[in-house]
Amino acid sequence: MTSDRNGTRRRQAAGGAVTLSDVARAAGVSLATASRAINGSANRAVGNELRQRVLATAERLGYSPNAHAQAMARGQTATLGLIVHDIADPYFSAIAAGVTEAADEAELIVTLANTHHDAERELQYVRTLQNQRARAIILVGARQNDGEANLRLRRALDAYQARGGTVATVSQAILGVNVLRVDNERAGADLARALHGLGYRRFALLTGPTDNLTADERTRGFRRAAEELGVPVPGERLVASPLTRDGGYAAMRELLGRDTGADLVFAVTDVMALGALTAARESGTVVPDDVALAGFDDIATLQDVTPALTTVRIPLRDMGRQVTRLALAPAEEGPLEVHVTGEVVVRASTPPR
Amino acid sequence: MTSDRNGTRRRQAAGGAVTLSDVARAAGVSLATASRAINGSANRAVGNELRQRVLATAERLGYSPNAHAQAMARGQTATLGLIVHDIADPYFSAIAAGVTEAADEAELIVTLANTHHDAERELQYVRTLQNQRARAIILVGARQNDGEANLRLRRALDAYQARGGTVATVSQAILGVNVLRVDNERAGADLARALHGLGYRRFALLTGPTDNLTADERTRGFRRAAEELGVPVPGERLVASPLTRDGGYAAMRELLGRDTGADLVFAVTDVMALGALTAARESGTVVPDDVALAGFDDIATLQDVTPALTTVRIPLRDMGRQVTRLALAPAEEGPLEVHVTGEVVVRASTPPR
DNA sequence: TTGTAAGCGTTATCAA
DNA sequence: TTGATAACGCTTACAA
Repeated sequence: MTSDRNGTRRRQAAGGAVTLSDVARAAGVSLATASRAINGSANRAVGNELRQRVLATAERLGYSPNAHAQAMARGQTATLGLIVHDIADPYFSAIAAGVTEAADEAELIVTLANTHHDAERELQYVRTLQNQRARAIILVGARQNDGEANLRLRRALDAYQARGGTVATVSQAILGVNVLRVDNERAGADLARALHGLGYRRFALLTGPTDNLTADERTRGFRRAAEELGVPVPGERLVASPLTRDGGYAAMRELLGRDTGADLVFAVTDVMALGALTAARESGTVVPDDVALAGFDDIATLQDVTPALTTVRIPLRDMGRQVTRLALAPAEEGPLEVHVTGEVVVRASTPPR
Repeated sequence: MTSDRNGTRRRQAAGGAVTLSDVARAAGVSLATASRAINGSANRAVGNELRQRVLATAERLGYSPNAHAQAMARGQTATLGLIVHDIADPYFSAIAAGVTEAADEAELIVTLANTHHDAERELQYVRTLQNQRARAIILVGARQNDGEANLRLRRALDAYQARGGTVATVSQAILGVNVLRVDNERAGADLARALHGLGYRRFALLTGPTDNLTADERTRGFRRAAEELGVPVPGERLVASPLTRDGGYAAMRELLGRDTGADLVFAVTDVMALGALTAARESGTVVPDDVALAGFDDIATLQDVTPALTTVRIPLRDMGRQVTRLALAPAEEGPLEVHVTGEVVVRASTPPR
């Protein structure tokens, strides 16, 4: 009788959900006791008999705790926001798999958002996650070199963090945010040296978009090393394109059309390398006989491609787990930075020459 | 002064979020007015001057509406639950991409869960989504032929729907739930006929797990047609395995070891077919010269594999969009059922013979 | 161990 | 057009 004074019209919640009050009343206990029995939170109390009765009643009535009400009352949620560019891309889906695994272990629910490289959407998602009071946000994917957009994102993330949320990214360091940093530049250089060691001299690069920082780092590392080795990459052997399979395909066609005499093509992502491989095949260019090919990431699909592709392996799934750990780490004074180093894996697409 | 009577100790919400009350107070208007100004819901009111003032104040204070409070007050959420077996699998990630696209358009946020084929987890996720009061739940992935587990899931979904949620699945019909149904059996039969037409006679099947209904349908359709064509598939040419790349790999090795003289191998999913392809290659068996190979799904990665794989195409991404539409469809008296028909795509892995 | 009641931040109803 | 104020369903001091 207490909670529903003078039979006021209660907005008949669509579907008429059973509330904790209903359970308490039916079990003949107070709301507080019911809450404790069902939750048994920090300070466990509730005598065994009552607890059993409450639990049985809840079960019988089909009680389902309202997570929103709990979130309000507790002042915190069990939600983790995951923002990627495109979940259909094997690079992102592998990382996402790691994130969901780790989130599962931490009993967190994952909210997934795809930006499709749209900075505006990304910002929008951050705001939405902020509104959800998500406990942490994980941003996967290269920052674009767009000062204005980055600044706005940065501000949104700052606001989010000021409210007690934590943020972690897989990408370049955004000031003030935990980051899992792939050492793209160094790995790119390592790759160039390894290939040089195999006898390659006339490198070509499918660089991805010019304003993409990850692509840029890989490109830069590779070119720098090439230069140091005395085999600089001339401009005509650089082709930009979207960071997708089709982008790689188109870029490779372009490159082959230029007839630059390259003996090796480095595509800055495996997904692009796959497109490039097909482009080569379709144009009658044999990999690796006519031209060698290397990628970056070591995505799962590489396993079943011929020739097997040389690449730089980064542990995608595990990175998902690591970045989740980073996102859930207790707030330090400064942002955390964890490094991941890529490992060159030489396969059949780049035989000694 | 109203909301905070006699300076009671307010649980200093971690991070001290700005509430609508704060905005209202700072703007010198009532809570109700502030709410209306910021939301402009159904009955828009609020004079222009006040609205501007409120909006400006909200902006200035960095107000972020609490989605949980809104959910409580409104009695509904903007969440869509998506349950898949494994987001890293290109089949699921392609569908997930379609779902997130459609969800975006409907202004819904997507909560992602991976079951890894564990019925218990699946059930758990349904309950969690129920607790979140998710507006709809999408289940992607074959049901296993486990009566007990299915019954429990069914009950959980019934309870969810009784509370006003809607459910849609990509799989076999679970009684009482909207379903996007792939005509696996027919497509399997179509494939068998097409291959027979190309001259193949000694079929072998990598069937996937025996208790997986989707795999079973594809297998059954294929075998039935083969039988009708007078070329039944003997038991020794059937190999079961998990529905994964590694499962396909292992199954193919097993099959090759048996030396059954098969002229064509049908793997019930492309992912398995990819593993099988590599297994063949490693054992020195040339596809398609020594044995032909076909899969099912037409996942994106197939584009860049050699030889190009014959398969049954189903529009994965679009299926994601369709099942979302189904999940958001207004409740009918009976559950909806939409059919998707697969299309046989013959490629280089099964040349005429 | 159990109960009472004050929040949590909105929306929506009813008056003004 | 605006303002009070009662829900929404739960957790958690504080009392008993």
